[in-house]
Amino acid sequence: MTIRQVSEKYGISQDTLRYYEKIGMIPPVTRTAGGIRDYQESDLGWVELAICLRNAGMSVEAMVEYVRLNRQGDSTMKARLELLQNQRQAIVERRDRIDRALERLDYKIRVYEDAINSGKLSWDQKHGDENGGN
Amino acid sequence: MTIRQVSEKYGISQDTLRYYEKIGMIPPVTRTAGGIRDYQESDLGWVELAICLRNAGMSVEAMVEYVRLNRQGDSTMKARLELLQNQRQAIVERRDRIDRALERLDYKIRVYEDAINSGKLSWDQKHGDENGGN
DNA sequence: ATACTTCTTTAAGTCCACTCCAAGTCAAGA
DNA sequence: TCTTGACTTGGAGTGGACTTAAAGAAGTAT
Repeated sequence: MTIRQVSEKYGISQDTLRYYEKIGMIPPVTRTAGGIRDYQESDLGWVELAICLRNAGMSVEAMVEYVRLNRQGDSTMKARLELLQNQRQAIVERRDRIDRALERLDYKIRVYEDAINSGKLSWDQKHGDENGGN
Repeated sequence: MTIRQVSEKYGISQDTLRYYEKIGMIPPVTRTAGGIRDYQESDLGWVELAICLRNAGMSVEAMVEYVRLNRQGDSTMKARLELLQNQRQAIVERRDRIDRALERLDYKIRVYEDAINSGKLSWDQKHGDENGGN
């Protein structure tokens, strides 16, 4: 698979794919005799993993470290497990913060809907901010 | 409440608090006669809102727009509701991506744990811990 | 063979969200 | 009065993650 096809498949630019490889966020991609990238299934797996974890907010740095450990073989397995567990925790915390923001947002949205539906907005003046009245 | 106290209360730097105000992410903060910031409850409400929504990944730009609309009064209520609804959707999508990444991460973590527990490759770090499992 | 497209590389540029700095003001204490 | 320390401002600097540019080699179509 060419870089163009991979780019289209995952909706990520060719530049970004090359960049991910350059910085070691994915291992070196298989090349043709002429030196052109020819992504194999295993290469695609790494690309997918990178996109998935970046989407969740995992840092490039952590991905690079994971790939580095991975290429050093079985002896780094425990370190890799720990890395993944740490990242997992960070991601769960991020999701919790999102959930709290959603609660707040939903409350505000309800207040706005009520205000608009009930025709009038005597609401603006009096409500303090402690319940999200902004 | 001084900027220092607010900074400590929310774990956010004084610079960031001033920055948020400067770019309009929160409305102008109440000042003393001498021009020093003296955060009132309503100011704190805005700060909290800003932190909460930034935590969820909402852009500074969207917050600025919301604050701008808010200061224009009741006539912008519908626009504000729409803004919040759009942001809500974006945040829900972000959470969904996080959930997908978590699934993937959990799977990988299980695989590592199994590999390590089954004693397959623990030359490096010794585990006394062998269950015959799988 | 010629023209066109797609690929390669390194390096510089961009965008966002802060973060830090320099220079100055203000209020209280020795 | 002088010093200390917290505050003010505008503007420059930083870090992360891309993104674009420049220059050239290789594959494809006519």
